[in-house]
Amino acid sequence: MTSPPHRSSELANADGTVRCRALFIRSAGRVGSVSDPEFGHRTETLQQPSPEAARDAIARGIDRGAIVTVYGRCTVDYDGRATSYLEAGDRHVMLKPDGAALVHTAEGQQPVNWQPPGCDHDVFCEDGHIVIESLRTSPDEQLRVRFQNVLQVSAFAGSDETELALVGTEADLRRRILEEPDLLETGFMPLATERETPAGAVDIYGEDSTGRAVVVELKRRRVGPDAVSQLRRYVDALERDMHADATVRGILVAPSVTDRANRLLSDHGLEFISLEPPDE
Amino acid sequence: MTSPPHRSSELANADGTVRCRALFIRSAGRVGSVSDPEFGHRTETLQQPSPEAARDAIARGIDRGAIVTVYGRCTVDYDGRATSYLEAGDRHVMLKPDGAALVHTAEGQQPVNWQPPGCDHDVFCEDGHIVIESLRTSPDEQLRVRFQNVLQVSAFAGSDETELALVGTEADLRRRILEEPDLLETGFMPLATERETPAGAVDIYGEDSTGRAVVVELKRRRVGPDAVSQLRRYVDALERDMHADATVRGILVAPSVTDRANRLLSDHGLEFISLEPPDE
DNA sequence: GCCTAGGTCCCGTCC
DNA sequence: GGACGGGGCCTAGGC
Repeated sequence: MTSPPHRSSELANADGTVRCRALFIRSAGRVGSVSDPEFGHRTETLQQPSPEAARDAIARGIDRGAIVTVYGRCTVDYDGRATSYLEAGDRHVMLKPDGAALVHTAEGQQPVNWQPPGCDHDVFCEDGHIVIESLRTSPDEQLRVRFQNVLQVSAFAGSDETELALVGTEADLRRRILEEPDLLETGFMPLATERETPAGAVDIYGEDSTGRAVVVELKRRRVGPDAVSQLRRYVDALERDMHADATVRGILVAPSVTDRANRLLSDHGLEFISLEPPDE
Repeated sequence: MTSPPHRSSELANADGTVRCRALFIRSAGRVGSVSDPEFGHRTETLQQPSPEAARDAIARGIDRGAIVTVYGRCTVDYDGRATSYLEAGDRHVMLKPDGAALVHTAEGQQPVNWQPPGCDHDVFCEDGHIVIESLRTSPDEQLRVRFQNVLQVSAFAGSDETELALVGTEADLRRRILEEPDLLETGFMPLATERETPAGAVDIYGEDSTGRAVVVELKRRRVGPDAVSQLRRYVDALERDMHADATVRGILVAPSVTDRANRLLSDHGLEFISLEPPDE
């Protein structure tokens, strides 16, 4: 990857930490830095920085593996799987050390623009304005944020070793049925999970009390037509794999179904059992 | 909604702006505030604030309709459609004025925890620690972030009047076909978009050069088995609605299909045409 | 409010 | 790398 010489990420790569800090102190904007006896500088923040000071702070934060945030008035260009443009407005940009980029407006849970993890972040000055570029390949995608004003730049270093403990997923529902198969129906015997068929992997494969093959499709929440079609594909594939006279039961397990899904179930001779994932 | 008297959102509601600013100046942490001749205070930032100062700054930011961000070491509890817990780690929390909440770690495009727009944010001190709660009803969901350390609090006020201009969506692909139906096949005549069937709305409904009914399902990207099943549901529903001898053609339009999807298409007598949304 | 389907979906998993 | 399906999916559009 080649960059013009004015791009600060190269400068920052060449700079040692000491000189970076010197640059930081010399910055024109009001600055703040929070140190910690154990971890050193954890956060660095500039307010109303000059473009050059902002560029250096952003590049330094990226190089240090920090979460970098930039708030200010900017335009956003995206080109990749689709193409988008966003006129100037005040937005919050976050660059993560794993290569993800997020552009948030004041509205919505979702970012208005983004880049998934794996991108290379680059920051430089162009015509006196800060430009942040996040690039990736396969697919080729480019996100470019051009700031008219940078009101604040922050870099947050920290540690986070833990993982989310989540309960109430489809896997929990499966566990519940495997531990107590009679919840599904008396005499049901699970034989395999994720059993492969030509149509894909079946959530639970088993037999009912009469020995008939049963395909179980699990959903953690109320389902619509798509889940019924999914179950149908598995049942069709398994019946095609067995002798001509064999029939396979298909059971959808979910808290509830929509009307249309219920009709589809009847049309295709599939069954429904109401079950939810456990609370804890 | 009732809150214990120590919750600062009530205090902040009762406080006038002047007294808020006084609190802000008196805060123990290093502070920064960027003003603008036109908009007044646009950003306010505290570093290493005391719990009380952080609480007041967060509550003030929420009340002002700002984007509020908090960085520090925290645990996260979620309870609603599922249940989750996250042990202590350094994370970036964003509260939006529309009621959305986001908890971001250093990894991933997705927040580790969140709350959709429409929530009520609340902040208070408990045992000397900052707690942020975002609540909503229907469904009942609660997000609780408890900070061990708050390294920085920021509030960003701004304006953003513009909307994203996005090209390359399914709607663009539809437009392309409606403008030049021969792209699909010579003589194809679109008659309706979003035509309702008992199975749902069909992307494009039309007739081929021989007068046969055609259902077109559009996808902006490479598709798998689900899109084929979707098309199949529409074709089935339309055939059921027509006289017994009528047959309906189903055409999937997408850049490409997977092998399994291709097999499904053949099995069900459906067709595929390779087309992409326009670049611009 | 529910239903239905799109999304630059993201994300993990398994091939 | 592609494929397939889950997700606390979110979000928009209808009804």
